[in-house]
Amino acid sequence: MNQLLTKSMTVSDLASASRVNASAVRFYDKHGLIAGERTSGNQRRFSEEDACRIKVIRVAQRVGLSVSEISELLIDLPSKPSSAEWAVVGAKLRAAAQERIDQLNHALDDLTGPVQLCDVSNSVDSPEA
Amino acid sequence: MNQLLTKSMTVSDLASASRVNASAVRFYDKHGLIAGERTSGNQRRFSEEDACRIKVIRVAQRVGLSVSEISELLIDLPSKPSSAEWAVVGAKLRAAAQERIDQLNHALDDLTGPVQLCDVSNSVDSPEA
DNA sequence: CTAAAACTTGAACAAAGGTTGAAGTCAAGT
DNA sequence: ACTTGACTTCAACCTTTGTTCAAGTTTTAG
Repeated sequence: MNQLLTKSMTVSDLASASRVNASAVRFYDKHGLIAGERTSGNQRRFSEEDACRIKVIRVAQRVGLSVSEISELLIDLPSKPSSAEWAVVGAKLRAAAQERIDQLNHALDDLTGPVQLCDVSNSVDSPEA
Repeated sequence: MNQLLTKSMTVSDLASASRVNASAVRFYDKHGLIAGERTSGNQRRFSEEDACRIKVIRVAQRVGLSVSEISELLIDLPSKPSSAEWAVVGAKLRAAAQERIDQLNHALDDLTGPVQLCDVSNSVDSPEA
């Protein structure tokens, strides 16, 4: 069996591999964003899949998604996802990012566009009458 | 004198004009993001300029800037800014937005690009030996 | 002038996304 | 088997960006 696919990493293994704090790993686990298993002694164990999920989580956060939105993004992702299944997640993230970008550009256009919404200076009534 | 340029709006005037809560206006004032004056009785008074500042603040927040970053964005803006001075702020905001967008696209490319960083499935060692 | 409405400050609370610490349990080396 | 380091949960705390509330002051309309 592929060692990378077995749930053999501890919380701190995954944390250092993903360069996040162990407490963040527990936080993501508590919110169901990663797919850890438990040993008979109740300790968490993770695989590379969970490292990938954390990569997705970090990007999704930069896109501006909340934990519950990321949860919805990942809810359809099964254990041991195929390439195609990861690609679906990637596409959804790209779409979400593009939506944010479009909103942002729209807001910027409102601010600095043809109408000059923020220009209030010396033009509304005649200067010094 | 142009009525729009005098500091004659109260906190709630500005709040309703900007469609934010009065507490948000006080918050922005406390952090120096808007340029209110005080009456002899210590009450705040604002002009249209402050409504413009609040527009900038809201867009900047969507770009992802924190209050202290927005503070730096606005620190060079004088009282009664000219068109050109507003345009500088607009340009800085656009640049900040573009930077975020570029970072985001870079992160997305890392995630879903040619290398398929999140594809770990069935390909690292031979399937079932 | 007075009463009501709106203003002032400060402190407490909220939600998100964690971090830190305490007390106790598990796992790994010898 | 025992020790030590890493793990567990839970609760308290942190930062950001506000909101809400209480007690007291200012403004404004009559």
